[in-house]
Amino acid sequence: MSFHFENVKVSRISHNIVDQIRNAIMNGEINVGDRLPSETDFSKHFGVSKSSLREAYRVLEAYGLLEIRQGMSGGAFVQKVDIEVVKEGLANYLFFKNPGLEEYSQARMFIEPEIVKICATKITDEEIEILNQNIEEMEREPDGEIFISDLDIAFHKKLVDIAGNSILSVFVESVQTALIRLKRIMHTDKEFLDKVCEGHREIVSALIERDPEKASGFMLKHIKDVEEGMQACRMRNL
Amino acid sequence: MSFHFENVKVSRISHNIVDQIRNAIMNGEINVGDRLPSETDFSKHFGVSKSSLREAYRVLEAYGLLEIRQGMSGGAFVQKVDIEVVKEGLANYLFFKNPGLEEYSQARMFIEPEIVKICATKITDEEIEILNQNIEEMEREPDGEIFISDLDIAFHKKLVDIAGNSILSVFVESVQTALIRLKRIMHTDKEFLDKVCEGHREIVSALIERDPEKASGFMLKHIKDVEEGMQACRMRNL
DNA sequence: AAATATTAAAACATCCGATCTTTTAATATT
DNA sequence: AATATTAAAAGATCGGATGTTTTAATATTT
Repeated sequence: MSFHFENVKVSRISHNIVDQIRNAIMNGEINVGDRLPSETDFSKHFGVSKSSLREAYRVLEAYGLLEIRQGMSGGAFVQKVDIEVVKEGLANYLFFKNPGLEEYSQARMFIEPEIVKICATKITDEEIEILNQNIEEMEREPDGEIFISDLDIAFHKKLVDIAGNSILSVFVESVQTALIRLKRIMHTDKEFLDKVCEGHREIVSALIERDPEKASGFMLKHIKDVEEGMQACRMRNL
Repeated sequence: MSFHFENVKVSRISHNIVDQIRNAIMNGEINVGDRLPSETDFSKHFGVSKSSLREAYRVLEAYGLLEIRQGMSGGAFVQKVDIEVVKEGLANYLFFKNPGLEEYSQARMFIEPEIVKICATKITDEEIEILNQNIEEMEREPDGEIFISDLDIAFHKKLVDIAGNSILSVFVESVQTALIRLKRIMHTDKEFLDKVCEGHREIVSALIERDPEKASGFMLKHIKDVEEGMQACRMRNL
Protein backbone atom coordinates (compact mmCIF):
# COMPACT_ATOMS: atom_id res chain seq x y z
CA MET A 1 0.00 0.00 0.00
CA SER A 2 1.53 3.26 -1.08
CA PHE A 3 0.42 6.37 0.71
CA HIS A 4 0.05 9.39 -1.41
CA PHE A 5 -0.21 12.66 0.45
CA GLU A 6 -0.25 15.97 -1.27
CA ASN A 7 2.12 18.68 -0.17
CA VAL A 8 0.48 20.88 2.38
CA LYS A 9 -0.33 24.08 0.55
CA VAL A 10 0.37 27.37 2.23
CA SER A 11 -2.91 29.02 2.95
CA ARG A 12 -2.66 32.43 1.45
CA ILE A 13 -5.47 34.92 1.48
CA SER A 14 -5.11 35.79 -2.19
CA HIS A 15 -5.08 32.09 -3.04
CA ASN A 16 -8.29 31.58 -1.12
CA ILE A 17 -9.94 34.45 -2.94
CA VAL A 18 -8.74 33.17 -6.30
CA ASP A 19 -10.32 29.80 -5.56
CA GLN A 20 -13.59 31.34 -4.50
CA ILE A 21 -13.89 33.51 -7.57
CA ARG A 22 -12.82 30.77 -9.95
CA ASN A 23 -15.32 28.38 -8.43
CA ALA A 24 -18.03 30.99 -8.72
CA ILE A 25 -17.23 31.30 -12.40
CA MET A 26 -17.12 27.54 -12.92
CA ASN A 27 -20.42 27.09 -11.11
CA GLY A 28 -22.08 29.70 -13.22
CA GLU A 29 -22.68 32.09 -10.32
CA ILE A 30 -20.66 34.69 -12.22
CA ASN A 31 -20.86 34.98 -15.99
CA VAL A 32 -18.72 36.26 -18.80
CA GLY A 33 -19.00 40.03 -19.02
CA ASP A 34 -19.89 40.49 -15.37
CA ARG A 35 -17.99 43.15 -13.51
CA LEU A 36 -16.66 42.17 -10.13
CA PRO A 37 -16.81 44.74 -7.33
CA SER A 38 -14.09 47.36 -7.15
CA GLU A 39 -10.93 46.54 -5.25
CA THR A 40 -12.00 48.68 -2.32
CA ASP A 41 -15.52 47.28 -2.10
CA PHE A 42 -14.57 43.67 -2.61
CA SER A 43 -11.70 43.77 -0.15
CA LYS A 44 -14.09 45.13 2.47
CA HIS A 45 -16.58 42.39 1.58
CA PHE A 46 -13.93 39.71 2.11
CA GLY A 47 -12.64 41.48 5.18
CA VAL A 48 -9.11 41.63 3.81
CA SER A 49 -6.76 44.35 2.75
CA LYS A 50 -6.87 45.86 -0.69
CA SER A 51 -3.43 44.45 -1.51
CA SER A 52 -4.52 40.88 -0.88
CA LEU A 53 -7.50 41.29 -3.14
CA ARG A 54 -5.35 42.95 -5.77
CA GLU A 55 -3.03 39.96 -5.82
CA ALA A 56 -5.98 37.67 -6.34
CA TYR A 57 -7.18 39.81 -9.23
CA ARG A 58 -3.68 39.72 -10.73
CA VAL A 59 -3.54 35.95 -10.60
CA LEU A 60 -6.99 35.57 -12.10
CA GLU A 61 -5.90 37.94 -14.81
CA ALA A 62 -2.85 35.78 -15.43
CA TYR A 63 -5.15 32.77 -15.74
CA GLY A 64 -7.02 34.72 -18.41
CA LEU A 65 -10.25 34.70 -16.42
CA LEU A 66 -10.35 38.43 -15.76
CA GLU A 67 -9.71 41.54 -17.75
CA ILE A 68 -8.83 44.51 -15.59
CA ARG A 69 -9.35 47.98 -16.89
CA GLN A 70 -8.44 51.27 -15.31
CA GLY A 71 -10.55 54.39 -15.21
CA MET A 72 -14.16 55.26 -14.52
CA SER A 73 -16.45 52.34 -15.42
CA GLY A 74 -13.32 50.21 -15.39
CA GLY A 75 -12.80 47.32 -13.02
CA ALA A 76 -12.44 43.56 -13.18
CA PHE A 77 -14.49 41.87 -15.89
CA VAL A 78 -14.95 38.14 -16.26
CA GLN A 79 -13.91 36.99 -19.71
CA LYS A 80 -13.55 33.77 -21.68
CA VAL A 81 -10.07 32.33 -21.43
CA ASP A 82 -8.28 33.10 -24.67
CA ILE A 83 -6.42 30.42 -26.56
CA GLU A 84 -3.30 32.55 -26.21
CA VAL A 85 -3.21 31.67 -22.53
CA VAL A 86 -3.14 27.97 -23.34
CA LYS A 87 -0.48 28.45 -25.99
CA GLU A 88 1.70 30.52 -23.70
CA GLY A 89 1.36 27.96 -20.96
CA LEU A 90 2.26 25.10 -23.23
CA ALA A 91 5.18 27.04 -24.65
CA ASN A 92 6.53 27.66 -21.15
CA TYR A 93 6.05 24.01 -20.28
CA LEU A 94 7.77 22.78 -23.43
CA PHE A 95 10.65 25.18 -22.87
CA PHE A 96 11.73 23.14 -19.88
CA LYS A 97 10.68 19.80 -21.34
CA ASN A 98 12.59 20.68 -24.51
CA PRO A 99 11.35 17.84 -26.71
CA GLY A 100 13.18 16.79 -29.86
CA LEU A 101 12.07 17.78 -33.32
CA GLU A 102 10.96 14.19 -33.98
CA GLU A 103 8.46 14.44 -31.17
CA TYR A 104 6.86 17.47 -32.75
CA SER A 105 6.76 15.76 -36.12
CA GLN A 106 5.36 12.55 -34.72
CA ALA A 107 2.60 14.41 -32.93
CA ARG A 108 1.75 16.31 -36.08
CA MET A 109 1.80 13.17 -38.20
CA PHE A 110 -0.83 11.61 -36.02
CA ILE A 111 -3.23 14.48 -36.32
CA GLU A 112 -2.80 16.78 -39.27
CA PRO A 113 -3.11 14.16 -42.03
CA GLU A 114 -6.40 13.08 -40.48
CA ILE A 115 -7.50 16.68 -40.31
CA VAL A 116 -7.02 17.32 -44.00
CA LYS A 117 -8.95 14.12 -44.71
CA ILE A 118 -11.91 15.69 -42.98
CA CYS A 119 -11.27 18.98 -44.76
CA ALA A 120 -11.38 17.25 -48.13
CA THR A 121 -14.91 16.09 -47.43
CA LYS A 122 -16.34 19.43 -46.39
CA ILE A 123 -14.17 22.31 -47.56
CA THR A 124 -15.97 25.11 -49.43
CA ASP A 125 -14.71 27.07 -52.41
CA GLU A 126 -14.41 30.16 -50.24
CA GLU A 127 -12.19 28.33 -47.82
CA ILE A 128 -10.00 27.09 -50.65
CA GLU A 129 -9.70 30.68 -51.78
CA ILE A 130 -8.51 31.72 -48.34
CA LEU A 131 -5.88 29.01 -48.35
CA ASN A 132 -4.72 30.04 -51.81
CA GLN A 133 -4.43 33.65 -50.74
CA ASN A 134 -2.38 32.55 -47.79
CA ILE A 135 0.05 30.71 -50.05
CA GLU A 136 0.27 33.64 -52.45
CA GLU A 137 1.05 36.02 -49.61
CA MET A 138 3.71 33.65 -48.41
CA GLU A 139 5.33 33.48 -51.83
CA ARG A 140 5.13 37.24 -52.24
CA GLU A 141 6.96 37.99 -49.00
CA PRO A 142 10.43 39.47 -49.64
CA ASP A 143 12.34 36.98 -47.54
CA GLY A 144 12.08 34.83 -44.49
CA GLU A 145 10.82 37.50 -42.16
CA ILE A 146 8.69 37.22 -39.09
CA PHE A 147 5.38 37.37 -40.92
CA ILE A 148 6.09 34.17 -42.78
CA SER A 149 5.67 32.24 -39.55
CA ASP A 150 2.34 33.89 -38.90
CA LEU A 151 1.16 32.88 -42.34
CA ASP A 152 2.43 29.38 -41.79
CA ILE A 153 0.53 29.11 -38.52
CA ALA A 154 -2.54 30.62 -40.16
CA PHE A 155 -2.47 28.00 -42.91
CA HIS A 156 -2.51 25.05 -40.56
CA LYS A 157 -4.92 26.79 -38.23
CA LYS A 158 -7.34 27.37 -41.09
CA LEU A 159 -7.26 23.68 -41.96
CA VAL A 160 -7.95 22.52 -38.44
CA ASP A 161 -10.68 25.12 -38.08
CA ILE A 162 -12.37 23.76 -41.18
CA ALA A 163 -12.29 20.32 -39.61
CA GLY A 164 -14.34 21.88 -36.82
CA ASN A 165 -12.93 20.27 -33.70
CA SER A 166 -12.02 22.84 -31.05
CA ILE A 167 -9.86 20.43 -29.08
CA LEU A 168 -7.76 19.55 -32.08
CA SER A 169 -7.64 23.24 -32.93
CA VAL A 170 -6.04 24.27 -29.69
CA PHE A 171 -3.63 21.39 -29.98
CA VAL A 172 -2.55 22.11 -33.54
CA GLU A 173 -2.25 25.83 -32.90
CA SER A 174 -0.18 25.28 -29.79
CA VAL A 175 2.17 22.86 -31.48
CA GLN A 176 2.53 25.17 -34.48
CA THR A 177 3.38 28.07 -32.20
CA ALA A 178 5.93 26.07 -30.27
CA LEU A 179 7.44 24.83 -33.52
CA ILE A 180 7.75 28.34 -34.88
CA ARG A 181 9.96 29.23 -31.95
CA LEU A 182 12.27 26.42 -32.89
CA LYS A 183 12.30 27.59 -36.49
CA ARG A 184 13.32 31.08 -35.39
CA ILE A 185 16.19 29.69 -33.39
CA MET A 186 17.31 27.63 -36.35
CA HIS A 187 17.21 30.54 -38.82
CA THR A 188 15.33 28.70 -41.52
CA ASP A 189 16.22 30.06 -44.96
CA LYS A 190 14.71 30.77 -48.38
CA GLU A 191 15.20 27.22 -49.58
CA PHE A 192 13.24 25.99 -46.59
CA LEU A 193 10.51 28.52 -47.20
CA ASP A 194 10.11 27.41 -50.81
CA LYS A 195 9.72 23.85 -49.67
CA VAL A 196 7.00 24.89 -47.23
CA CYS A 197 5.10 26.77 -49.94
CA GLU A 198 5.37 23.79 -52.25
CA GLY A 199 3.97 21.53 -49.57
CA HIS A 200 1.08 23.86 -48.88
CA ARG A 201 0.31 24.10 -52.58
CA GLU A 202 0.21 20.33 -52.96
CA ILE A 203 -2.14 20.00 -50.03
CA VAL A 204 -4.52 22.59 -51.42
CA SER A 205 -4.42 20.98 -54.86
CA ALA A 206 -5.61 17.73 -53.32
CA LEU A 207 -8.30 19.59 -51.37
CA ILE A 208 -9.53 21.16 -54.60
CA GLU A 209 -9.93 17.64 -55.95
CA ARG A 210 -11.70 16.76 -52.70
CA ASP A 211 -9.42 13.76 -52.44
CA PRO A 212 -8.96 12.82 -48.76
CA GLU A 213 -6.26 10.20 -49.23
CA LYS A 214 -4.21 12.39 -51.52
CA ALA A 215 -4.51 15.38 -49.20
CA SER A 216 -3.53 13.23 -46.25
CA GLY A 217 -0.51 11.92 -48.14
CA PHE A 218 0.65 15.41 -49.05
CA MET A 219 0.26 16.58 -45.49
CA LEU A 220 2.33 13.67 -44.25
CA LYS A 221 4.99 14.47 -46.81
CA HIS A 222 4.88 18.14 -45.83
CA ILE A 223 5.42 17.37 -42.17
CA LYS A 224 8.38 15.14 -43.00
CA ASP A 225 9.82 17.79 -45.30
CA VAL A 226 9.56 20.42 -42.61
CA GLU A 227 11.39 18.21 -40.15
CA GLU A 228 14.13 17.40 -42.64
CA GLY A 229 14.39 21.03 -43.68
CA MET A 230 14.79 22.13 -40.10
CA GLN A 231 17.38 19.47 -39.42
CA ALA A 232 19.27 20.65 -42.50
CA CYS A 233 19.18 24.26 -41.30
CA ARG A 234 20.45 23.16 -37.93
CA MET A 235 23.37 21.41 -39.60
CA ARG A 236 24.22 24.40 -41.74
CA ASN A 237 24.18 26.76 -38.77
CA LEU A 238 26.40 24.74 -36.50
CA MET B 1 -4.07 45.40 -47.82
CA SER B 2 -5.42 44.64 -44.38
CA PHE B 3 -3.83 46.47 -41.50
CA HIS B 4 -3.39 44.51 -38.37
CA PHE B 5 -2.61 46.52 -35.28
CA GLU B 6 -2.42 45.01 -31.86
CA ASN B 7 -4.37 46.49 -29.00
CA VAL B 8 -2.23 48.95 -27.11
CA LYS B 9 -1.39 47.20 -23.88
CA VAL B 10 -1.42 49.17 -20.67
CA SER B 11 2.09 49.49 -19.47
CA ARG B 12 2.07 48.25 -15.96
CA ILE B 13 5.12 48.06 -13.79
CA SER B 14 4.46 44.53 -12.65
CA HIS B 15 3.88 43.48 -16.25
CA ASN B 16 7.20 44.95 -17.26
CA ILE B 17 8.97 43.10 -14.48
CA VAL B 18 7.23 39.85 -15.38
CA ASP B 19 8.46 40.20 -18.95
CA GLN B 20 12.01 40.92 -17.87
CA ILE B 21 12.20 37.96 -15.55
CA ARG B 22 10.52 35.59 -17.98
CA ASN B 23 12.88 36.65 -20.74
CA ALA B 24 15.83 36.15 -18.45
CA ILE B 25 14.62 32.63 -17.80
CA MET B 26 13.99 31.93 -21.47
CA ASN B 27 17.42 33.27 -22.43
CA GLY B 28 19.13 31.11 -19.88
CA GLU B 29 20.34 34.02 -17.79
CA ILE B 30 18.46 32.55 -14.86
CA ASN B 31 18.24 28.81 -14.33
CA VAL B 32 15.94 26.37 -12.62
CA GLY B 33 16.68 26.30 -8.91
CA ASP B 34 18.05 29.83 -8.80
CA ARG B 35 16.72 32.05 -6.08
CA LEU B 36 15.69 35.52 -7.13
CA PRO B 37 16.50 38.42 -4.78
CA SER B 38 14.16 39.07 -1.87
CA GLU B 39 11.18 41.32 -2.45
CA THR B 40 12.85 44.20 -0.67
CA ASP B 41 16.17 43.90 -2.48
CA PHE B 42 14.72 43.33 -5.92
CA SER B 43 12.19 46.14 -5.65
CA LYS B 44 15.03 48.51 -4.75
CA HIS B 45 17.03 47.18 -7.68
CA PHE B 46 14.15 47.88 -10.08
CA GLY B 47 13.45 51.20 -8.36
CA VAL B 48 9.82 50.28 -7.72
CA SER B 49 7.71 49.68 -4.68
CA LYS B 50 7.59 46.35 -2.98
CA SER B 51 3.94 45.88 -3.92
CA SER B 52 4.67 46.15 -7.62
CA LEU B 53 7.39 43.58 -7.40
CA ARG B 54 5.16 41.33 -5.33
CA GLU B 55 2.50 41.41 -8.01
CA ALA B 56 5.06 40.40 -10.60
CA TYR B 57 6.16 37.49 -8.42
CA ARG B 58 2.54 36.43 -8.00
CA VAL B 59 1.95 36.40 -11.74
CA LEU B 60 5.12 34.45 -12.41
CA GLU B 61 4.02 32.02 -9.75
CA ALA B 62 0.66 31.68 -11.51
CA TYR B 63 2.53 30.93 -14.73
CA GLY B 64 4.28 28.16 -12.84
CA LEU B 65 7.70 29.72 -13.36
CA LEU B 66 8.34 30.55 -9.72
CA GLU B 67 7.86 28.83 -6.43
CA ILE B 68 7.63 31.23 -3.53
CA ARG B 69 8.43 30.04 -0.06
CA GLN B 70 8.15 31.86 3.20
CA GLY B 71 10.61 31.73 6.04
CA MET B 72 14.30 32.27 6.56
CA SER B 73 15.97 30.66 3.57
CA GLY B 74 12.76 31.13 1.60
CA GLY B 75 12.21 33.40 -1.37
CA ALA B 76 11.36 33.11 -5.05
CA PHE B 77 12.83 30.07 -6.77
CA VAL B 78 12.78 29.46 -10.49
CA GLN B 79 11.22 26.11 -11.29
CA LYS B 80 10.20 24.05 -14.30
CA VAL B 81 6.63 24.65 -15.34
CA ASP B 82 4.57 21.71 -14.18
CA ILE B 83 2.18 19.92 -16.48
CA GLU B 84 -0.58 20.78 -14.04
CA VAL B 85 -0.34 24.39 -15.14
CA VAL B 86 -0.97 23.39 -18.75
CA LYS B 87 -3.84 21.12 -17.78
CA GLU B 88 -5.46 23.78 -15.62
CA GLY B 89 -5.12 26.31 -18.40
CA LEU B 90 -6.64 24.02 -20.96
CA ALA B 91 -9.44 23.08 -18.60
CA ASN B 92 -10.27 26.74 -18.07
CA TYR B 93 -10.17 27.35 -21.80
CA LEU B 94 -12.39 24.39 -22.59
CA PHE B 95 -14.87 25.42 -19.91
CA PHE B 96 -15.83 28.40 -22.02
CA LYS B 97 -15.38 26.66 -25.34
CA ASN B 98 -17.53 23.80 -24.03
CA PRO B 99 -16.94 21.32 -26.86
CA GLY B 100 -19.24 18.39 -27.47
CA LEU B 101 -18.43 14.87 -26.38
CA GLU B 102 -17.87 13.89 -30.03
CA GLU B 103 -15.04 16.37 -30.26
CA TYR B 104 -13.27 14.77 -27.35
CA SER B 105 -13.78 11.32 -28.82
CA GLN B 106 -12.64 12.37 -32.25
CA ALA B 107 -9.48 13.91 -30.87
CA ARG B 108 -8.78 10.78 -28.87
CA MET B 109 -9.47 8.50 -31.82
CA PHE B 110 -6.81 10.26 -33.84
CA ILE B 111 -4.13 9.81 -31.25
CA GLU B 112 -4.61 7.07 -28.72
CA PRO B 113 -4.95 4.15 -31.15
CA GLU B 114 -1.65 5.23 -32.73
CA ILE B 115 -0.11 5.45 -29.30
CA VAL B 116 -0.92 1.88 -28.34
CA LYS B 117 0.49 0.77 -31.70
CA ILE B 118 3.82 2.20 -30.60
CA CYS B 119 3.37 0.70 -27.14
CA ALA B 120 2.88 -2.74 -28.64
CA THR B 121 6.31 -2.55 -30.24
CA LYS B 122 8.24 -1.51 -27.17
CA ILE B 123 6.33 -2.26 -23.99
CA THR B 124 8.23 -4.18 -21.30
CA ASP B 125 6.88 -6.86 -18.99
CA GLU B 126 7.24 -4.51 -16.05
CA GLU B 127 5.09 -1.94 -17.78
CA ILE B 128 2.45 -4.54 -18.54
CA GLU B 129 2.49 -5.44 -14.87
CA ILE B 130 1.83 -1.80 -13.94
CA LEU B 131 -1.11 -1.64 -16.33
CA ASN B 132 -2.52 -4.88 -14.92
CA GLN B 133 -2.23 -3.59 -11.39
CA ASN B 134 -4.05 -0.46 -12.46
CA ILE B 135 -6.94 -2.50 -13.84
CA GLU B 136 -7.07 -4.69 -10.75
CA GLU B 137 -7.22 -1.66 -8.48
CA MET B 138 -9.99 -0.27 -10.60
CA GLU B 139 -12.01 -3.48 -10.34
CA ARG B 140 -11.38 -3.71 -6.62
CA GLU B 141 -12.74 -0.23 -5.87
CA PRO B 142 -16.06 -0.42 -4.01
CA ASP B 143 -18.00 1.76 -6.40
CA GLY B 144 -17.68 4.69 -8.71
CA GLU B 145 -15.76 6.94 -6.37
CA ILE B 146 -13.39 9.74 -7.10
CA PHE B 147 -10.31 7.57 -7.24
CA ILE B 148 -11.61 5.63 -10.20
CA SER B 149 -11.07 8.67 -12.38
CA ASP B 150 -7.51 9.00 -11.18
CA LEU B 151 -6.87 5.38 -12.09
CA ASP B 152 -8.50 5.91 -15.45
CA ILE B 153 -6.27 8.89 -16.16
CA ALA B 154 -3.26 6.97 -14.91
CA PHE B 155 -3.96 4.11 -17.31
CA HIS B 156 -4.01 6.27 -20.40
CA LYS B 157 -1.15 8.37 -19.10
CA LYS B 158 0.97 5.27 -18.63
CA LEU B 159 0.33 4.22 -22.22
CA VAL B 160 1.28 7.56 -23.69
CA ASP B 161 4.33 7.71 -21.46
CA ILE B 162 5.46 4.35 -22.79
CA ALA B 163 5.15 5.74 -26.30
CA GLY B 164 7.68 8.34 -25.19
CA ASN B 165 6.46 11.52 -26.81
CA SER B 166 6.20 14.39 -24.35
CA ILE B 167 4.00 16.49 -26.62
CA LEU B 168 1.46 13.73 -27.03
CA SER B 169 1.71 13.09 -23.30
CA VAL B 170 0.66 16.56 -22.32
CA PHE B 171 -2.12 16.43 -24.86
CA VAL B 172 -3.52 13.07 -23.79
CA GLU B 173 -3.27 13.93 -20.12
CA SER B 174 -5.01 17.24 -20.62
CA VAL B 175 -7.83 15.73 -22.64
CA GLN B 176 -8.26 12.94 -20.10
CA THR B 177 -8.47 15.44 -17.28
CA ALA B 178 -10.99 17.57 -19.10
CA LEU B 179 -13.01 14.47 -19.93
CA ILE B 180 -13.03 13.36 -16.33
CA ARG B 181 -14.75 16.59 -15.37
CA LEU B 182 -17.51 15.79 -17.83
CA LYS B 183 -17.81 12.28 -16.41
CA ARG B 184 -18.23 13.69 -12.91
CA ILE B 185 -21.00 15.95 -14.09
CA MET B 186 -22.72 13.05 -15.78
CA HIS B 187 -22.53 10.75 -12.75
CA THR B 188 -21.25 7.73 -14.61
CA ASP B 189 -22.36 4.50 -12.94
CA LYS B 190 -21.17 0.97 -12.19
CA GLU B 191 -22.23 -0.36 -15.57
CA PHE B 192 -20.12 2.31 -17.22
CA LEU B 193 -17.18 1.50 -14.99
CA ASP B 194 -17.34 -2.19 -15.89
CA LYS B 195 -17.27 -1.30 -19.54
CA VAL B 196 -14.19 0.84 -18.97
CA CYS B 197 -12.40 -1.98 -17.18
CA GLU B 198 -13.29 -4.40 -19.94
CA GLY B 199 -11.87 -2.02 -22.54
CA HIS B 200 -8.67 -1.58 -20.59
CA ARG B 201 -8.31 -5.34 -20.18
CA GLU B 202 -8.71 -5.94 -23.90
CA ILE B 203 -6.10 -3.34 -24.71
CA VAL B 204 -3.60 -4.87 -22.33
CA SER B 205 -4.29 -8.34 -23.67
CA ALA B 206 -3.34 -7.13 -27.13
CA LEU B 207 -0.24 -5.46 -25.74
CA ILE B 208 0.79 -8.71 -24.11
CA GLU B 209 0.61 -10.30 -27.54
CA ARG B 210 2.60 -7.34 -28.85
CA ASP B 211 0.00 -6.97 -31.57
CA PRO B 212 -0.13 -3.30 -32.70
CA GLU B 213 -3.18 -3.59 -34.94
CA LYS B 214 -5.19 -5.49 -32.38
CA ALA B 215 -4.26 -3.06 -29.63
CA SER B 216 -5.14 -0.13 -31.83
CA GLY B 217 -8.50 -1.69 -32.66
CA PHE B 218 -9.32 -2.28 -29.00
CA MET B 219 -8.37 1.29 -28.12
CA LEU B 220 -10.62 2.61 -30.85
CA LYS B 221 -13.45 0.46 -29.57
CA HIS B 222 -12.77 1.59 -26.02
CA ILE B 223 -12.98 5.25 -26.97
CA LYS B 224 -16.25 4.69 -28.77
CA ASP B 225 -17.62 2.72 -25.83
CA VAL B 226 -16.72 5.49 -23.43
CA GLU B 227 -18.49 8.04 -25.57
CA GLU B 228 -21.59 5.88 -25.88
CA GLY B 229 -21.52 5.07 -22.20
CA MET B 230 -21.35 8.73 -21.29
CA GLN B 231 -24.15 9.58 -23.67
CA ALA B 232 -26.23 6.83 -22.09
CA CYS B 233 -25.56 8.19 -18.60
CA ARG B 234 -26.54 11.63 -19.77
CA MET B 235 -29.85 10.25 -21.06
CA ARG B 236 -30.57 8.39 -17.85
CA ASN B 237 -29.89 11.45 -15.73
CA LEU B 238 -32.06 13.88 -17.63
C1' DA C 1 27.49 13.69 23.90
C1' DA C 2 23.02 13.67 22.28
C1' DA C 3 18.59 15.17 22.32
C1' DT C 4 15.66 18.90 23.08
C1' DA C 5 14.22 23.56 23.72
C1' DT C 6 14.91 28.43 22.98
C1' DT C 7 16.04 32.39 20.41
C1' DA C 8 17.12 35.33 16.55
C1' DA C 9 16.98 36.58 11.94
C1' DA C 10 15.56 36.38 7.21
C1' DA C 11 11.87 36.55 4.09
C1' DC C 12 7.30 36.43 2.83
C1' DA C 13 2.21 37.88 4.19
C1' DT C 14 -0.91 41.28 5.34
C1' DC C 15 -2.58 45.67 6.28
C1' DC C 16 -3.29 50.69 5.94
C1' DG C 17 -3.67 54.83 3.84
C1' DA C 18 -1.90 58.36 0.91
C1' DT C 19 -1.19 59.90 -3.77
C1' DC C 20 -0.99 59.45 -8.86
C1' DT C 21 -2.99 58.23 -13.35
C1' DT C 22 -6.39 56.75 -16.53
C1' DT C 23 -10.81 56.72 -18.26
C1' DT C 24 -15.34 58.16 -18.85
C1' DA C 25 -19.44 60.80 -18.05
C1' DA C 26 -21.33 65.09 -17.15
C1' DT C 27 -21.06 69.85 -17.84
C1' DA C 28 -19.69 74.12 -19.75
C1' DT C 29 -18.07 76.74 -23.53
C1' DT C 30 -17.59 78.20 -28.07
C1' DA D 1 -23.55 71.14 -32.72
C1' DA D 2 -19.01 70.61 -31.84
C1' DT D 3 -15.49 71.14 -28.65
C1' DA D 4 -13.35 71.85 -24.30
C1' DT D 5 -13.43 71.50 -19.39
C1' DT D 6 -14.27 69.34 -15.13
C1' DA D 7 -15.40 65.83 -11.78
C1' DA D 8 -15.64 61.29 -10.23
C1' DA D 9 -14.72 56.42 -10.28
C1' DA D 10 -11.40 52.92 -10.25
C1' DG D 11 -7.14 51.01 -10.81
C1' DA D 12 -1.70 51.84 -10.16
C1' DT D 13 1.95 52.84 -7.28
C1' DC D 14 4.21 53.87 -3.19
C1' DG D 15 6.09 53.31 1.49
C1' DG D 16 6.16 51.75 5.77
C1' DA D 17 4.26 49.26 9.82
C1' DT D 18 3.27 44.82 11.70
C1' DG D 19 2.47 39.75 11.67
C1' DT D 20 3.86 34.95 10.53
C1' DT D 21 6.71 31.20 8.96
C1' DT D 22 10.78 28.94 8.52
C1' DT D 23 15.37 27.90 9.47
C1' DA D 24 19.76 28.26 11.61
C1' DA D 25 22.23 29.17 15.58
C1' DT D 26 22.44 28.78 20.38
C1' DA D 27 21.39 27.27 24.89
C1' DT D 28 19.62 23.88 27.87
C1' DT D 29 18.65 19.59 29.60
C1' DT D 30 19.22 14.65 30.09
